[in-house]
Amino acid sequence: MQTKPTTIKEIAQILGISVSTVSRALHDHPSIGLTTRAKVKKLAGELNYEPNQTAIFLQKGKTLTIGVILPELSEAFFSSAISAIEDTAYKKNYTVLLAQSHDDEQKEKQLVEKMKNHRVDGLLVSVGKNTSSYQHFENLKKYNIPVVYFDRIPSIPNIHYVACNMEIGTIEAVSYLLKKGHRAIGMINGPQTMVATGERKEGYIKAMTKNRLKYDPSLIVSCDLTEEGTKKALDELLASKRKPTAIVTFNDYVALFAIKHAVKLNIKVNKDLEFVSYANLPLINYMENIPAASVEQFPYLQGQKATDILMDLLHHQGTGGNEPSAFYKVIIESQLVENKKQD
Amino acid sequence: MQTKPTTIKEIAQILGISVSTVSRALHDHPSIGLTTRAKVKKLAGELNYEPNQTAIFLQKGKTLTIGVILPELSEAFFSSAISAIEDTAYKKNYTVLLAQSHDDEQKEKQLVEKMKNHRVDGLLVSVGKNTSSYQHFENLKKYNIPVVYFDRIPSIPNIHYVACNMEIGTIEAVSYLLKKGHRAIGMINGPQTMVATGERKEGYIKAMTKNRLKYDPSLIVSCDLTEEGTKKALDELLASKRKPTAIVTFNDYVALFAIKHAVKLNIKVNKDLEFVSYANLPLINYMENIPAASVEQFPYLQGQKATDILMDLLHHQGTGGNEPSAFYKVIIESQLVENKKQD
DNA sequence: CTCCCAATTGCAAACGTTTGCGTAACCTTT
DNA sequence: AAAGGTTACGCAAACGTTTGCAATTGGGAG
Repeated sequence: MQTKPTTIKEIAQILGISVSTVSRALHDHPSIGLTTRAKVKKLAGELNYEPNQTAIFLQKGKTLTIGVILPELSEAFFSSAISAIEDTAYKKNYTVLLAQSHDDEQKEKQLVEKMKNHRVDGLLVSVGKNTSSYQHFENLKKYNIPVVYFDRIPSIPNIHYVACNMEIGTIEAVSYLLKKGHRAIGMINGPQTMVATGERKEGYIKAMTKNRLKYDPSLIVSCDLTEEGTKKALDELLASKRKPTAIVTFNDYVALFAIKHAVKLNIKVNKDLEFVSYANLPLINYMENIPAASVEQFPYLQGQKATDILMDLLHHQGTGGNEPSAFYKVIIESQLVENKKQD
Repeated sequence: MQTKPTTIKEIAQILGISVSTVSRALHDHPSIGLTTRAKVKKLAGELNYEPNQTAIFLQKGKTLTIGVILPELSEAFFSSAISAIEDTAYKKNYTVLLAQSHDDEQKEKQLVEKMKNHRVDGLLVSVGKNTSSYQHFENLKKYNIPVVYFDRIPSIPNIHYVACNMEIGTIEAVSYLLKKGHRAIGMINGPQTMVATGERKEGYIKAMTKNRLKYDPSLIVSCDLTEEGTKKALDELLASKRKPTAIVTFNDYVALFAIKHAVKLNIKVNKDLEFVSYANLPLINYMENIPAASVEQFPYLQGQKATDILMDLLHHQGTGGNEPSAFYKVIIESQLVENKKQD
């Protein structure tokens, strides 16, 4: 006993009026008499009428749907971001079409096509780390589908984005350690290829020079973000002439690897060797030995802002000029957050 | 210079043929001559024609979209599951419409409405923990929208679901500890209201009786899953006459809280007091003191199975009888996984 | 040369809405 | 009482596609 959904047409027929009247009545169009309006609404309620969105989509050319493409759903950072995106979109009555690229450029391209075919009104993207060309995204401009990038943004001009600048956070992190009396501060940085690696290094150097301390290049080591690489990096740092008493790590994963290794080396974490990291993980709360502080990158906030921007774009487009006068470029300054003491 | 997407109609006009011919040509309909077929395809390629899905949706009454409603996107378990769902759906050319209920029954209801209006072909649901009525889901049957529940399933008959049975896993967990020589095994269980709490308790008791050991009720304590509650629970256990040498905890969060507390009490974790837990967290790898073993609940697998079932339902419906002859009831047995030694 | 069938193609309805425009009926004003 | 203005509603096109059926053509067979 499948119930076929009620249509506006059926209501019209039963009431002996035209579909247009029904449609207008349901939308409280002023040109419809109160009596008919009431009748229509009553019957619609009784028949449990629900407008068929797909028909409306077709008619209006809008789907009230935004697409989201990101590298990996199961990563904590992105799952936070997507949570924010969904929340924010929901408030504006938009729905989220979700897809993950698994950092595969080819799949990313296909997903863009799929999103386009689904006629999403706009797109939120965090690009895969292997993506080298952004043409597939740029193409969407022709179809008037706005794209807002977040977190992992392409290095091309004329795009909307929200991202987190690691430099300030790093300066804060280093300053925090300096204030605590550390002078030999090491850094386990990421691979040279990543933008964020550069930002962190810049921050480190700026913090040092600002405090009239000289920057010792041997205190910054790269690593490939794996556990093995982290171990090596830590060993390297501990073996340097100026053995660091504190270390800034590229992210929480690296920090935890390093801490794990340090514990094994019988180093008293956060006493003999203090750690500061970047907050990728929400689970720091559950652990015994954690970095003393973390640079927060606000995944939820990033997702939220990005969605807000997209909403803005969607509601103010078509107002005359094709080219938006300006591009949103929101930089969220990362911020040092002291982790809860575990006394 | 917005490019309006090419339509089938335009192609027809340019070629001086009818839209139906174009449509059929693009679908390789046998009744279209090869020459016209080739011409159409060529032009379609040049004009970069992409079918308008919303139109197709309307026409076919199918959207190739499945809705997913779950409590909290940012939770590790669910972000794993959604990752699986997206992967699986993608392979079948389906797209995922995502929404989170935040464990709010009211919002959950609204989301169901929204999904219905978006005309999703099917729905994947993990119900909110406060949800008491499942009528909003049941209503979908009338609209021929199949629902597959996973992980958090409602206790009503005639539904499709895939869930994880905690009993077996618990038996394994307790047996594992017994095999290691423990005799006084404590359990920090969840609140009485949850189904999973019962399953765990059952498992515990079965494991004990199977090994001809008597079950000491004072060794099972409930807790509200908060850090404070966990501390109390642990204190209670440690104060009991038969002080446990091993503890099974309700989930990883609880385990980590307990471990944190134990460390503070100068208890040598996994030596004086061994822990076994349920794997909600992927981050166990990064930590120093972790449960010796965890009962894996396979979020990815659950998501995958659930999606497979839904796909099956979608492709075999409308084949005659309305009522499916049977309901999918997939139980994934939880399984004890020994955590990597950290030597 | 006529008839029939197969191979192609076109017509038009349908999916469920929205909306510009036209048109009755009614009411007011002079 | 006629003109003008509201008020309330209907008609029909449009969104882009699919698809049952009709229509056209061609060729071969009788």
